[in-house]
Amino acid sequence: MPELPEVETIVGDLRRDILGRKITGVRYLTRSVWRKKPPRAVLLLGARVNQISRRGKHILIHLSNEYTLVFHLKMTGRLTYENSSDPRRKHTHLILNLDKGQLRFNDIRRFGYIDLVGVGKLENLDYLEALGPDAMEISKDEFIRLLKSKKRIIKSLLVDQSVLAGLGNIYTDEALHLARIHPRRVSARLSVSKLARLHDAILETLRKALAARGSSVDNYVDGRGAKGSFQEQHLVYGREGKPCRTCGRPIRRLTIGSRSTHYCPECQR
DNA sequence: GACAACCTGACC
DNA sequence: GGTCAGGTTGTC
Repeated sequence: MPELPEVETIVGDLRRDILGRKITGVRYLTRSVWRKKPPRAVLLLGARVNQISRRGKHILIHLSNEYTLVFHLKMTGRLTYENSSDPRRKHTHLILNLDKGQLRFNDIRRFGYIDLVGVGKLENLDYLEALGPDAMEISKDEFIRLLKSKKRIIKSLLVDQSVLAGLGNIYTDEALHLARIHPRRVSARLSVSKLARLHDAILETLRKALAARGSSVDNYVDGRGAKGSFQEQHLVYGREGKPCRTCGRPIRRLTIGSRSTHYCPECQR
């Protein structure tokens, strides 16, 4: 399930592989993955990839004709650069032929979506406008002010993209363990020093995950189809019953806001 | 502020 | 055959 480090890894890979490439053909294999109607092919054909960026968990591919392709991978989406001769996987929904190779969007569960956004429309796109500050870019002061202003269970708050963009279930659990904060604590009631520690923990977790090219716990792969390795370093996520790497007591799992939450009852208070 | 819905595959 | 996985939207 791609969160900020996975999306950032894919963006980096695509920058290496498709920057400057020209779209020479489009194949719409599943029309319903488009957020709106699939665009007329003429809006894509002949355009070159000018720039690739990330907003929260969204991947933006900026084209030379000033249109932008927006992808959200949700849980099982993959966006990969492949050779035209590579066998097509099941659940491939879009293939863009490039002057060299192909960009393919694949998504088993079809929760993800693709959007094509016209000139100047990017800035007032509802689902991008709704995003809070980026988890990687927010300053410590701004972070503390933000969390102090909300009276919510910290776990639920951190996965809320309208509050802070980029964290999902994995990195929220990981960062809370690193900061030694119990996932049920209420944001506004945390001390300034604890919130400062949480800000540090989020940055450190994301930085390490990025260095390991993301967590492949489910079916996440990078822009070239390779798995990440951060799952091997997880402190709590997916480690229920296993010993805490700090104190040795078993990691526990509970449900907060209908999502499974992993934590150490000894280390996190 | 909780929870069903969207989907498929893995697992029991 | 039933449950679970969880990002986001939509509904209450």
